[in-house]
Amino acid sequence: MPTIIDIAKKAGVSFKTVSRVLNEEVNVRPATRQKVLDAAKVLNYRTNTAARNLRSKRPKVIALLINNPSQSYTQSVQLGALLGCQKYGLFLSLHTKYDKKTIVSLASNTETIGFILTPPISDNKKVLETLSNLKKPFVRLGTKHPKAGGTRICIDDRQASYKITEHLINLGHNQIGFIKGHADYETATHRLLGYQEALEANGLNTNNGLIVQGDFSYASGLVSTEKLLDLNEKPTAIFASNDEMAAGALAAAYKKGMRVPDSLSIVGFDDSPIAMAVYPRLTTVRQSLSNMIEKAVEILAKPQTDNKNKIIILDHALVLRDSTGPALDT
Amino acid sequence: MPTIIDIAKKAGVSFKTVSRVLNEEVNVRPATRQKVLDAAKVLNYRTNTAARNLRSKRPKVIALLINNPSQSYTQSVQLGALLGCQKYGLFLSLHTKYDKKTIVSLASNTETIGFILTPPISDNKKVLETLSNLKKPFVRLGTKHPKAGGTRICIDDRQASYKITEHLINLGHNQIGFIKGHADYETATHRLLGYQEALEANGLNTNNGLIVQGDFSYASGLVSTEKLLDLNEKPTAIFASNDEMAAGALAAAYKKGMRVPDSLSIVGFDDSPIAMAVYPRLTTVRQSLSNMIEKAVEILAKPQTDNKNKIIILDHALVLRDSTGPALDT
DNA sequence: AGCAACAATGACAACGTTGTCAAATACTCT
DNA sequence: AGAGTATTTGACAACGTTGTCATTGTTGCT
Repeated sequence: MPTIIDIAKKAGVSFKTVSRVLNEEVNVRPATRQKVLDAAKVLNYRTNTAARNLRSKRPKVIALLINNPSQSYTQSVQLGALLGCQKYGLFLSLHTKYDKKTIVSLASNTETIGFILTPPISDNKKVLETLSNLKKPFVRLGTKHPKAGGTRICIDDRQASYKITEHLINLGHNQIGFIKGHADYETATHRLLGYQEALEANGLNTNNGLIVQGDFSYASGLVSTEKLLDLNEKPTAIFASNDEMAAGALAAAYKKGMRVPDSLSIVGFDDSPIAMAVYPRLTTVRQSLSNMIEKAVEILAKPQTDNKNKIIILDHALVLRDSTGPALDT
Repeated sequence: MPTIIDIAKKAGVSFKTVSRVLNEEVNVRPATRQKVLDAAKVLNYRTNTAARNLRSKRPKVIALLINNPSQSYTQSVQLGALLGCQKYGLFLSLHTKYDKKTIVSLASNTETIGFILTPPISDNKKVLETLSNLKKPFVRLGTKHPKAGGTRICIDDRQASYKITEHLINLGHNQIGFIKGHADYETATHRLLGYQEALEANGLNTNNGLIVQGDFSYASGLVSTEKLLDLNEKPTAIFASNDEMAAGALAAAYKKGMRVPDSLSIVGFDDSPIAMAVYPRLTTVRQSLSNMIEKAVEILAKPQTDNKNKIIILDHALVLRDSTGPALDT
């Protein structure tokens, strides 16, 4: 493994200068910087995090605030966070309580780099207020709203929602039910908007009585779908705002003796592990929660990149599986 | 944060001796060891993994072999592994391929400490053979079979299975269906045995035609349950060998218009995230996969504790939720 | 008691990086 | 051009631990 000393020799500078370049410190001449960067690239240098952590006085702990009823969500997030921490040699401190006292004590700990907020905490007024007064940076996940600042990371929920709705329309569905997510989540709103826009763009009625309120839980997906299937003009497809509700929708369909996707198409959102555990496997939108969190960790790990009040929009992808099919001719 | 130098001062020895004690090296007088240990305890010492990793020439990578169709299983395992690695300052190398070439190349890497094998790889003859010839230690999860050696970590599947079956019997069920797991998994066998023993112990017929073959997937849980519910003497309760199949069973019950737990009780196994995502939430057996893996990491991280060919049986717990209820009087 | 052999302990360097401070160089202004 | 200041670079210590090797202490034997 090459060290900064090896790079220094190759670049013809002192190893301290190499350190400066790699840490993106100011006051390095561009030409020098380039020489060092080139040498590092050639030698395929990778920072020795052990040495860095030993010597550096920088804080090393990332506080993750998470309070989501879905265990699988929590797991994915934690996994991504740990992956990121491993990469940068940091430590993770997981918190499900987010009262003022907890947050203040975390922020006043000199070891704490900053916070990562997951939905619905990302939009929690009180938490944002508290954090704004403290001096630590924070990253908010799954929200676009500028509000109290902090870097935001999300996907384009609206566009994703538009695309998956369009997929259903292209299959011939024109009665598409929609199960809303919990109102505390900003994503819930954007997903609804994308759905409505897709309907409008295709000349379908958005005021169709096919929109029902869920709360992101399996149970709410189940009862919401029952409501939808009891309508006179019942939908031939259902768009649930997340995979858990889609799984609930699946159960409701079975209960009525309907086959999926033969007599009812169902789509979810998130591509959580549930989407693959269920039969038939769900057509859904993939958003890599892990990537989102890894990015969040990266932002906190490299504070020099000034991401304050910035918004980062990550990719998503339509995942076509077995829960959607062509609409029946009626 | 206290260092080994602080401990050394307090214990009246050199800091090198402290290092020796903490690393459980030989040739330290018991009295000296005790003095050091006491001082460490008083000062609440915690190893600085950065310093250790920097100086130490020991390998730091743990190879995790996993090939499980269930994404939620994979996630739990990976999470536990990362938690363990964070604790001991190690790195995780995750592999889903386990051909001879991969294993040999991992084992010949001097950075590799050893392997963790998850079911069904834990009982894969070829892999075990390959590993036995290499010099690296390995830990096998979810199996009791001594076979080619290596430390085994598991829970008492048989006893857990016995207990949850008994729970159903105590609720008045005497027609209890059983959905077997995939035959490659050793746990599948033990869970069946526990079920059968509980029936026998309570004077119920084990040769009842209520045992069907599943493969741990949601789909297999669904079709297996359909088979069971089509029998003349249909069961009033179903024991699925894991939570995913139990979720499938739930769907099958809905399909027939049966209410759970009113007209059918269902239990699963594992307490995976799915158990809480589903409605009604599953009565199941909790085995902490994360703990299991953390333990495995610990064993590899501290090679001095001689766990070779040992078997470690971890706790489990019955989790009573909403998918089980009293049997109907008939 | 005296000596060898071995067990137990200690002194000190080294790991690869960042922090501190001093030195060298470049830039600005008269 | 020369002084004064700002920018850029370098020398060297330090972080807390483990590795190497030397030193001291203990035991068993004649």
